Amino acid sequence: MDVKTICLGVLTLGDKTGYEIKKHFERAFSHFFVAGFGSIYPALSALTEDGFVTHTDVAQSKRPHKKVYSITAEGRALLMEALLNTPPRHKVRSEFAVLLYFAHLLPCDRLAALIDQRARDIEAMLGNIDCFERDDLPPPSREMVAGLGRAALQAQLNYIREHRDWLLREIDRYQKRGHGSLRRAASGS
Amino acid sequence: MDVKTICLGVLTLGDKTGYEIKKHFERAFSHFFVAGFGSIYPALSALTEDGFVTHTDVAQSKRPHKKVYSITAEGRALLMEALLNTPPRHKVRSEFAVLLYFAHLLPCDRLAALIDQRARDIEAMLGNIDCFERDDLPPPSREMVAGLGRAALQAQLNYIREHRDWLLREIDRYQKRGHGSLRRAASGS
DNA sequence: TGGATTTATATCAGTTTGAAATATATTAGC
DNA sequence: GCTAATATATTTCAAACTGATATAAATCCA
Repeated sequence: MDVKTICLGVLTLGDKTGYEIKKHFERAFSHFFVAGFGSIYPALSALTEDGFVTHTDVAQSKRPHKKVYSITAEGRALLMEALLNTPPRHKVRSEFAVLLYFAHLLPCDRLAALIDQRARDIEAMLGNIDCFERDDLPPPSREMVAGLGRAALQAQLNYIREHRDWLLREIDRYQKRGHGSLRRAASGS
Repeated sequence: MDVKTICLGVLTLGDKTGYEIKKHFERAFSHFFVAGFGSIYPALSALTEDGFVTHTDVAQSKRPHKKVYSITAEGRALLMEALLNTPPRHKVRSEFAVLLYFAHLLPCDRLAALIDQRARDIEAMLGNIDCFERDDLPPPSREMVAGLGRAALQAQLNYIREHRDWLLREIDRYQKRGHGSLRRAASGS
């Protein structure tokens, strides 16, 4: 599934500009799917070219001009086909986890800073998940996606809080036993 | 952080072929970072070209030839720089969550199949997380990464199990009230 | 007044994806 | 003993995505 499909999906909820689609992404499922302008705008251009969406240019007096996109019948058909055939994949790319994995190579204060930063990021996401003022659809699926996100994030936050000090202590001990850390790295092989 | 950095990190744990690096990824943190051959092999080529790793060609009698990579002192320095400067980001791209978000457009049996598939996938990952037979490093960081993964996955699995039937019932009701579903989509606007 | 944020779109080099192609060896089941 | 599947091992590449930068005006806040 690419960004095109998701743009089509969001447009079934009402006509929107590329900017509004991005905002919708952020509000509704930034914790599950990220897409930037760099993928949304080209996706909308391609969809327009193939007749899956149309747009009207709106020149606003007191704002930059904008293009309001609508999904077409062909677009709906394409969306349905994608929704019926996309396998339910789920991919994580966590540079935080990688840093944690190599924690024994890091100074303890850096490690602590990383963990605390990650905790703050999770807290921020938890605070942002779908306080949704129903646009026009209030389907239960929204609640499920929000709940699933909350569950995953809360579990990570709890785990981090419960193991932070333990990890720092253990890493410190590990490094003092002579393993890893910058010392060894700086000394060549 | 790119795949190059992570290859360097894995090579601090011992010399490895590209294939072995991929295996290590899968065992140690497939739930947190995915990288395919298509990114690992080019990364190793680029690292070789810049002197951050070296490799010896090993022609095996009963196997395809292989290249065993080692990290150099310059590579270690580059890794340290990256570990010290990479922000602890964490990104999810869940096509499952997107499908769930548009659940009201799907037939109920498709929705049930998606949920059940996702539950099986999570179970499989939980079964695979780092049953690590310590290569040579047994640092506590490994345990932390594994535990964090387990916590996140288990929370999602529980949530899915607890809400599966509720969602299917609610979506069915929602569609019968005349909203969404294929009917509406097929009828044009 | 003036800096930060919001609305709005475009662009693009660099990176990653994901699948296919290539080859051989081993294991498992029949 | 045969055959299919799996494991070892690398390469390639078009299509997609990332993340940063550029542009420009309006509004919010101090």
